[in-house]
Amino acid sequence: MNFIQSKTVSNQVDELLLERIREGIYPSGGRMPSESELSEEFGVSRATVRTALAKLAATGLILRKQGDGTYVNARAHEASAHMGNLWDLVCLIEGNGYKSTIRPLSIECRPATEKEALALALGIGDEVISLRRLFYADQRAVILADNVIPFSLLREPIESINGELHIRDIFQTYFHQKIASAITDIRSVLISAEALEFFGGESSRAILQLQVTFYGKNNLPLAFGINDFDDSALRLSLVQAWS
Amino acid sequence: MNFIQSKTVSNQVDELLLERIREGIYPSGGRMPSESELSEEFGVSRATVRTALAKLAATGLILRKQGDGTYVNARAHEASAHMGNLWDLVCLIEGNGYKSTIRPLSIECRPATEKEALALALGIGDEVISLRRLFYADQRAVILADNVIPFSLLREPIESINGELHIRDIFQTYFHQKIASAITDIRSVLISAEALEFFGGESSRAILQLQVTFYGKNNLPLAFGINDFDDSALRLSLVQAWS
DNA sequence: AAGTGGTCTAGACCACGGC
DNA sequence: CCGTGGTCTAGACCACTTG
Repeated sequence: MNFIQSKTVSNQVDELLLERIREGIYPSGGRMPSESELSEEFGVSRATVRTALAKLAATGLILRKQGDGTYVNARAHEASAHMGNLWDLVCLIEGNGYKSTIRPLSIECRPATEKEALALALGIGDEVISLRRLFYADQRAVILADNVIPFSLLREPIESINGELHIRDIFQTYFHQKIASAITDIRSVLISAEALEFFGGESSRAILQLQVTFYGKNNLPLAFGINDFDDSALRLSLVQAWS
Repeated sequence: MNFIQSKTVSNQVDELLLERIREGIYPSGGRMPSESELSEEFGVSRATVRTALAKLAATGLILRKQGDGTYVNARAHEASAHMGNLWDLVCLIEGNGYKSTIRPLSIECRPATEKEALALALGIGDEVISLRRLFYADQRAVILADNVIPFSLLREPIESINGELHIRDIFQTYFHQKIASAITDIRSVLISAEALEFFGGESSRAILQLQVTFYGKNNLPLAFGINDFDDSALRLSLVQAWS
């Protein structure tokens, strides 16, 4: 559930349209009202309607055809992730239709490895906070996440960190930082012994590994994460639509 | 090289800004002129400048900060794929800084497998065109692509198909269809014997597999592709930026 | 020809950040 | 406080698709 109240007019229009699509008032594959009709119905300018429609089109939920109309994309529900949500593990799990829960495995302070130091622009041996967590889809373990953050950024006592929080909230609450951008590398690896313990299944199989680097507003690296992703349990799929 | 002449004003502004960023006139990490300044310089409305900037922001090339300014993202070059380019193998290769070439392996007509029939909404045994191709990054084979298209969609003689073309152009030229949307599934698999022959390297390793389904404007499936992607040779990485 | 989305303008006010 | 980007309006014309 998302309890965030959207304040902008276009966001409200956006959510209303989304609701109508989900409820089937605008049926899947069918044509939606024109921009003029919507702007008249909602009492906003056509430009405002357009920004709302642009958001929906960007996620692939609707298809827009010049000279024809706007259609509800019947295929959109088939995708688990929208563009740019790759870093957001909670979204990935919920996009597959599961309920996500996070189990913290360990939160500790240790020297950075060479790879971590490189990604975080630290010296080798500088202290980092390692946050190891396991993500569940319903009751099944699907992602083993290891996020590493420079200790120097910490603004609250390390003992106070709640490992069940969303990474975005962890940064805001304990580091007083906002994530400005992220780069995700997708790789294929053989399952590690540790991941196998959690995920179960065949002992010599390939799984996905999402290597995410988060950057703050000054373009400084905030965190580096290695996330083992059991793609036999969870689909990683993306939609893309053209105008 | 891209020789497409952009006709819209915002596209021209967009390209001009892109050029200035690449040439270092707007230095990496530095602040760009404000929207008002740009709109005055180019003699266009601020709204037009904004749509151009929005395009750049969507690719993560620039970062926009309310109350502060617009900055050139120093990290953008680190990503190989921009949002939604996952289906475009040529872009992926060139995003890694290589020159891409396509070698057709075979173009043939055969009955659909069960999996293909399901993806393409065909009956089992319906005829499909199988287009097998090998993508090179510089001189190294990196992607083994197998695209399957319903034979009934073909509008030109099968012998005339040029397997070296971009998939978008193949659809336009021989099938008279435009791709409206695509869904890409990313999976991790053990390398197949055939892919190993082309890619070389360790015999028992994991590689990425991109399963792409293309849809036309009527939301009907146009093609289904299985692309084996050697992620030891080519990075698959995505940027995401927030406002 | 009529209607659609795509682009563009010239204004306006608001929310936020830095000074 | 001022300048920034974020949002919004009420028009206008164009390009495209369909009947």
